[in-house]
Amino acid sequence: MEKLIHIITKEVAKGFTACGYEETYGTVTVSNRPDLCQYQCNGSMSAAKQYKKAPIAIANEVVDSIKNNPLFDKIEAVAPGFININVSCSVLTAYMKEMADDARLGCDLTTEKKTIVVDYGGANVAKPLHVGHMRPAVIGESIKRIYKFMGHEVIGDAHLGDWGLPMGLIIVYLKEKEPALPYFDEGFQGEYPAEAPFTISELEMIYPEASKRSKSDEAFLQEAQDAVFKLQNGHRGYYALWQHIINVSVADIKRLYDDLNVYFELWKKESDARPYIPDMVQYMKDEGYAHISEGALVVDVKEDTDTKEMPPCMILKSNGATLYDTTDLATIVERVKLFNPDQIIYVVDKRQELYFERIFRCSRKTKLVDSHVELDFLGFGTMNGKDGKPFKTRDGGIMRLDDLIGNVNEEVYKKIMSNREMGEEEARDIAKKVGLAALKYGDLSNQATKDYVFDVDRFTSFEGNTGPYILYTMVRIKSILAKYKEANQEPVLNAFLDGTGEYGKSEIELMLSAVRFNDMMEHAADEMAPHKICQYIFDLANALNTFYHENKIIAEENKEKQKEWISMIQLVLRIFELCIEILAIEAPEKM
RNA sequence: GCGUCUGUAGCGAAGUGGAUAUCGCAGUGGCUUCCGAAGCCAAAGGCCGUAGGUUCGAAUCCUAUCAGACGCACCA
Repeated sequence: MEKLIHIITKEVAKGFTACGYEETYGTVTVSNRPDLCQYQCNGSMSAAKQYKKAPIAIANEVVDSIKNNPLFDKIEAVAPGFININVSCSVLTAYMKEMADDARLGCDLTTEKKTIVVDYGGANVAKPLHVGHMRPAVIGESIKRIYKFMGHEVIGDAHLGDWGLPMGLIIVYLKEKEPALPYFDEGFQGEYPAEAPFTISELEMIYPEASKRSKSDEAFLQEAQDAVFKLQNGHRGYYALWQHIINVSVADIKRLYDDLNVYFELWKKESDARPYIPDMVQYMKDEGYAHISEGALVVDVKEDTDTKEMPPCMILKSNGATLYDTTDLATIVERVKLFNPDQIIYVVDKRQELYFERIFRCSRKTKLVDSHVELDFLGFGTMNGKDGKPFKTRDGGIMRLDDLIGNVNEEVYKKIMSNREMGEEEARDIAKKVGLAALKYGDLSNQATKDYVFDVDRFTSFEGNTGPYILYTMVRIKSILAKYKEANQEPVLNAFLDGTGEYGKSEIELMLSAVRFNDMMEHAADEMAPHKICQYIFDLANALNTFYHENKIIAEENKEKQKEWISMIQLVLRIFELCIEILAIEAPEKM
């Protein structure tokens, strides 16, 4: 469905061409002075120079040539050269009717369907998810859903960290505690137990202890590194144990992501890319991309235009071992082989930007990816505590994600119980949805790249620009629709009028807000900016609430008008539902 | 040292070269016989870090500068 702003632009551009000016000057934007008009065109002022005419003269000419178009309720030239535009209500109601008839609410599918891999996991096996994992999960899930909605084939990959020293530390630690386990019996030939020798909570205890130990105990560290080497080279017992670590851990990680409404299509792990490494390294050597520098195998990624230092991409350490760069490059090889993506988006802490720049350059230079493949780094800011330093709990530890979610839900539960009469079970269920909305909206409404102060009080606030405010607005609409249906015993209709009647200010504002939906979605997708969706639904909620106060829908006596209002708020509700679905937030029936 | 990001009201944030810079929180003053007050309305609060430049026009583009955060090959 063509965007309303384009329809208006097209008509204004006709005016410009009719008067002998370039079409491009006809671009119309949403007004930044809503007190003066709904839409504006600033083209006359840009055109003034080229045509050596006063901007206001151009604006007047253009307005004169198109002012009889029924699209406009008002179109006028204003000093120094603005063209101010109000559209007719009949255009708005017709547009809303068309939106309401479309399952996608007027938002076209992309014409260039791409396959996109979104990498937004970053969880590590054997370590609990903590607050730092929230941002990539929440932002990534929403980016994924935006692209899916636009019609792309999108694959979200959890990309778990399941390799490296932590695994060695755990194995060695277990060996010391429970040496009798068959995994450590070098002569063991039988089947290893199907059951893991530890629970998730035990596993979570083991890693921090083992990690601490390795910092003071040289021999322990050495043994762990040795274990990694053995694991890498197919030690049967260690491999079986490692599988247990992954299985126990992944089950728990999945449960937590579920709580966040975050779902991955793909649960790939770093280790899955390892089989691709030998061939990749050989290829880079054979093709002459890689060379030895200071004992390590590297690929230069410097470019002449660089003004900053650009260290090479390291493929193999001087001791011949692989490192993060190697697995990330191999992961690209793997993704190309499995999915042949047109775009890979990394939702990662922004501190890794330079690192990924090097990885991207390296994979282009060595032709691991086709030149048409887009590699995007979507860096997000650090989550800080109130002191401005990376977030810590009161005792200096890192807050677990499930504790955080639990705290938020508890706060929300208390508020529900103090404001409403409700059974405990129902209140708990609602608190879960509202709490998640508070948490996610609080995160998503900020621009992703910025650092971010984590403040539970602000997140659980129900007032102003918050998730609960959005949900509250939706619940209000649902409540009216239910009342209407009850009183009229008929389904709620798509019954927009022809727009020739009287329309109040708040009513027009609501319509203007609603018809912006498809334009907004496209911008959010182009800019990978979920916060634009948040901003939009906040505006929409404000418009709805103002409208709500000025018009008594249920008490309205003009039945035709009432039907139109019901149609209107129903459409608005559908817009909300679509938007929060994309943000991966759920709305309760009441709250 | 080189580089990246961020400086917008007491606090948190939007802002695609256009008019009087936009929201929210906190604070101030109103609004419940009426569809959910988790709401609505109003007033107050600003040298958009600073200084130059480009432009008819700059929070936005360029240069310099200050402040904060972060990054710069064998960690992930």
